[in-house]
Amino acid sequence: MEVATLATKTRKVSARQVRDAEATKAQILDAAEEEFARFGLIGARTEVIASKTGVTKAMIYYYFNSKEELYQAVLKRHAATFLQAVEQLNSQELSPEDALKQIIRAAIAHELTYPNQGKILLHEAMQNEGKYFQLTGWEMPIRFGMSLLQRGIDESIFRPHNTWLMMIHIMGVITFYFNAENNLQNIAPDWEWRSPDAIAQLTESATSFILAGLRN
Amino acid sequence: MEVATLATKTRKVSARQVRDAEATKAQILDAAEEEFARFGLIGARTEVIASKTGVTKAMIYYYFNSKEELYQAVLKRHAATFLQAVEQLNSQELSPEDALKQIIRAAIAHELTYPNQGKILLHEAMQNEGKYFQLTGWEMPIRFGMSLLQRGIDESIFRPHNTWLMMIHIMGVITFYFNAENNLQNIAPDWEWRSPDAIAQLTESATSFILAGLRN
DNA sequence: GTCTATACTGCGATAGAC
DNA sequence: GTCTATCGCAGTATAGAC
Repeated sequence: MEVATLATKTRKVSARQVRDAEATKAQILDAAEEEFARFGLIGARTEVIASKTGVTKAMIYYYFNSKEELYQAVLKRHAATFLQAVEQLNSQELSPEDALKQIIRAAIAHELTYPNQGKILLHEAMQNEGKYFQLTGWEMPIRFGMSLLQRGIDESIFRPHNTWLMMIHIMGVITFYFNAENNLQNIAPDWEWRSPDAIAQLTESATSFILAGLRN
Repeated sequence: MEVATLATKTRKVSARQVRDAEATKAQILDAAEEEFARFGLIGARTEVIASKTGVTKAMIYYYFNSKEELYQAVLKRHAATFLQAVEQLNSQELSPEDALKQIIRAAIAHELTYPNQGKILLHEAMQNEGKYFQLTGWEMPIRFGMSLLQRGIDESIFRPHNTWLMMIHIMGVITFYFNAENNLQNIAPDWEWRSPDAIAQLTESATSFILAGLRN
């Protein structure tokens, strides 16, 4: 079939949207990410994902075979991005303190760029028992953070501590703000959670709190 | 009807379990708490709640009218307990540092006694947009914590900071350990999350981290 | 590659017997 | 107060036309 004929045919079928396959796949993943972030694997509805996307439910099954495989694809999606950001810092030979500051900044930036990933991860823990956690690519950055803490202890910059628990504390400080937002806005209705000013204050507050908690 | 006759009848109807109404209600609430903690309002299944309870689905509607009202009842259930624990501390005229130490201990104890409440709260934030947050009774303890931080600042025991953000940091430190457990056990399979030893280490680690992060 | 139509199951909620 | 039976809709997934 000639190209011209195909293009004509594409236009003719008005009700049927013919599109780039990769674009459709990405759209489904975008919508799925939002839906899984809110409801988790079990609570999410394929119908809602489809209607947000603009294509039909059948497309989800055409590209991803099942709701569960779609979920896995979403978990894998940005697996490498945060690790890359962290690894770039590693190559800069920063002091443990400065490296940690940069990691906190990068983690908050990551939450803002991918506001769904953290919530999906929590749903994965709470409702899916962490079954697919490994797909998310978070193990390496966490290990990296622990080794950074250890280096700080060895250099007597950080006081001695259990790096495993400390890493959990630090992750809690950074993520709770974003995950509990909808509850806490009931208490502080005027706080603008995502405004640049609020984020700047959060970054400053979290950084000074964490570093003060670590220093020798 | 005489008591004896009633008792006999109770035993005779073998397939039909005749029980104390309050006990049945409490059983439903127990099962519902677990189910909502795992799946949230939308993901939870009344069928599962019923089968865990040992009574039938119809009982849920008899006592609670709807899934949503059952959910609200669960949210309200232990609303006052943590506040009471905190208020007891208030009456002891402790220093801000000691009071905070005791609150951290109380919060961790609360997580262990009611392991579902924290997760329900997070689901409430993430999937229900905090619609029923007020029912949980957490506003007062949070406000109390903030005033304690302010007192510490005024007495120059704590360094100056935004008490709202600091309170969020502290809650993050305490809750993340429990909420992310199922993900993190993939990284540290040998860590025994709920063992007395692990909880003791968590308490010590969180306390020293938080206080070091606050001190002037 | 995308759509419509539909099979089939799960689930919230109710009616009515005991 | 508890059960059985069932209604009606919502949800996952598939078949088949285009």
